[in-house]
Amino acid sequence: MLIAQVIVDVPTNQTNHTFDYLIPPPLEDIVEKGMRVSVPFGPRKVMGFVLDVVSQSEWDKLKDIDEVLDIHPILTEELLELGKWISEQTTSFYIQTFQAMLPQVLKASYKKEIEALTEVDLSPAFQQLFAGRAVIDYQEFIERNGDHKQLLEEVNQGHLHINYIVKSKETNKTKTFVAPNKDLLILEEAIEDISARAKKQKEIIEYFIQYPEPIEKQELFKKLQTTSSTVNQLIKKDLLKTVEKKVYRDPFQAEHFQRTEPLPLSKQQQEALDPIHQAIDQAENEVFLLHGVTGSGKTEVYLQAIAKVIEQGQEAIVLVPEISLTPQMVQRFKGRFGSQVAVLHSALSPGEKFDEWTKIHKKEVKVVVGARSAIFAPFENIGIIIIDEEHETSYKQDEQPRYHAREIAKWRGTFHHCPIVLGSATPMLESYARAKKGVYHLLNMPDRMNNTEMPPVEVVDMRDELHAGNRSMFSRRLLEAIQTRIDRGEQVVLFLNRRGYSTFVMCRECGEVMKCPNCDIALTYHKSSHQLKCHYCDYQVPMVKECTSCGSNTIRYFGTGTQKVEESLKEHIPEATVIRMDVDTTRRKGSHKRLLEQFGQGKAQILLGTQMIAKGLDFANVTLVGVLAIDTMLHLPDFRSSEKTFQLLTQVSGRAGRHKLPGEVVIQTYTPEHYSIEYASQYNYQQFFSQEMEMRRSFGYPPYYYLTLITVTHANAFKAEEVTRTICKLLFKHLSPDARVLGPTPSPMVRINNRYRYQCMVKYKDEPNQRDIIRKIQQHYNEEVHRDNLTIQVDFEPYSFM
DNA sequence: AGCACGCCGACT
DNA sequence: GTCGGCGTGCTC
Repeated sequence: MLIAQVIVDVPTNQTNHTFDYLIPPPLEDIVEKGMRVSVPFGPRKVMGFVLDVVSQSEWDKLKDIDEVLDIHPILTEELLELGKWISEQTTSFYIQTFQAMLPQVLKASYKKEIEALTEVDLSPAFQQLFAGRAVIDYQEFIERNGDHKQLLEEVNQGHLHINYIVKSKETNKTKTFVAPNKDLLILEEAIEDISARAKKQKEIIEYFIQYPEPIEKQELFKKLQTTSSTVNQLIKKDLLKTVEKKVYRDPFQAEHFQRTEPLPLSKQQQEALDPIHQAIDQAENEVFLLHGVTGSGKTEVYLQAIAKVIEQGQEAIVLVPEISLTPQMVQRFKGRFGSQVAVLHSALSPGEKFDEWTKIHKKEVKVVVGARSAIFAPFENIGIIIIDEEHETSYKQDEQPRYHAREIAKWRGTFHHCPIVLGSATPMLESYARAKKGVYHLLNMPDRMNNTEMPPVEVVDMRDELHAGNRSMFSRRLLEAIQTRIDRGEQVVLFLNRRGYSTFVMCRECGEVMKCPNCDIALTYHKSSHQLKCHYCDYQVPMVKECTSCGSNTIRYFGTGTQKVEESLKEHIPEATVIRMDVDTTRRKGSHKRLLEQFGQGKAQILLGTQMIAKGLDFANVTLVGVLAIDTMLHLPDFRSSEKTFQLLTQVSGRAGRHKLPGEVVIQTYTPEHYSIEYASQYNYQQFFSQEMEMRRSFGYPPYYYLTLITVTHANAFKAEEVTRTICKLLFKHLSPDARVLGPTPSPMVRINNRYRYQCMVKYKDEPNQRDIIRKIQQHYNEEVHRDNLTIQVDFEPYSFM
């Protein structure tokens, strides 16, 4: 008898191991590693992943697998191995990791129903509830206030039975096709019988005699200028039939991708591509860091590397930050490789994601372009993995399992013996340091295509503006520059990293700042809805007219949000049309794309936006980029804030003057002397790198030290702090003396959603036992986590410190 | 996570 | 004496 080792869909410490199940004879040839099954677990049924099939078990009373949920394994053996590794690296539950590798719709959904085994013996109450039906939803029983005790009694007496149903949520989209239901000869005869008045019916039959293949219903209607009533007549006569056929939801259906051919490479592109091609040829597991300035033509290098991989019959994964998975980017890959490309990103509906994933699973595509989770594409013969904008923090997942796509890429690269390419204009310090040490193979592309220069950057000191009596958010220099572009019919991109109208609202009388009652954070004013919103929880209230503290009506807005800038622009330059892009205006599906298209067609002169416009945009007519207030970013409580500022400024500057027209960049700041602003304005990555490395060394941050961040949350502040203190002590005691344990410290956001947050930070060089110690600490608090709603988050190599 | 089992207080 | 409250522990 064969035995399946199964990880069940119960994310707890006590169930974080495999459970053994017998494979009943009818399923013997079906069950395979990597499949999802439904298994009895205690009194109920749950979904589980088969990790292995073995012939022996240490347990004696094994239950049978209930049902198989997949025809083919949905996780390859490689992904099963990888999943185990990630779970151990991130101290996550196995089940969480496997779920993270798959599209949402492959998660199980659970249902309970009550079945009546008898009609006559049932108590009157239940007879009434069932009302003649054999089965009712458990949910219905609850909603009608069913008596739980009576239910159990009936179950014990054998009158009722509770069914636990495990289902996969995926659905296949089908379309209705119409096809002939009879031999063509019979159809020809049938035409004679059709009434002479039924001209359309005859036409349809004649069509099918000529083209007997099934045709989609809607298409048939269009082709023959008819409707379902006519077709239905023929179906009634048994001459035609309908067939349901599975179709892929195609998110790019309406788009035509202009086929592109490989472009001739510049010298520096060729020099970057050669070693990559060589690594592909020789199946070398090498990590390349492609350091290319914005506009240096990195994408063309990727495309030609992929072309070679496809030529060799292998597959390619391309990761792109979520935010820059723009239509322009998709266009380039689809244009070169056509239907061999699957695209995975968050703007797709769950069904569309599943369909794109299915194409990969069925090996119908050779290339996947996607955000973070596309790193788990179930390919089996990977020839290259490319991570574009490798410094982007969105490659780190901010929930369990807290993996970094770069590390997963390296693991898979080792498995498949294939090269990894990390591309960026502003590599992460850690990556560049590795490249300098020779751990990564550094490839440089210092020049822009067509020898265009990076646009000159002017840094405007906003303190001077204030002294000169300019209290607006635009410096005189920037306004003048915008005006010039508008007059010349050119376009402007304005960047601001704050959405909403104002960052906070304060009473001038007493200084009270309107705060979220759950989060200890200032509320943001949204003018369009006239609401105060918390960006950390869902709290929102109508804008207050009087101070909640002193009752005065001297409420003032401080700071600047995108909405406010938009309004102010209209005052200063009324003739300009503005397109605003932030989370609020791009929430609806497709709006992101639509707004960019409008801007591309010149329907507006100014594009104003947050982070999302910093990357990947390429509009020939944009000759001015303005950065309104970079200081908020510079002063975030994050040791990477300088690096992030430098990266962002470089990124944004790259949006200007990419083509024939020369560009210009204006950065407004209150701290023009800061090195990240100074070096960004000079496009001097090397100098920034050295100075930032010096800072990291002296403060003991990556890449000199590794970090682990433990965040404890609890409804009670004292409790949260006390647990954190104990954890710090335990870590200090068990880690090596070289490790530095900092804390307990209140998190930069002490309270979110009425829960207090305290942190412990570990800085270390080498702590092989660290994960074991942390696992033990987690187990120690297991009960309290369970009982007392305590949470302990562990983040290895964190990217966010909030 | 669910669900059963079991041990204590307030009731017909 | 019983009903039902929730704390505790298990699920192959």
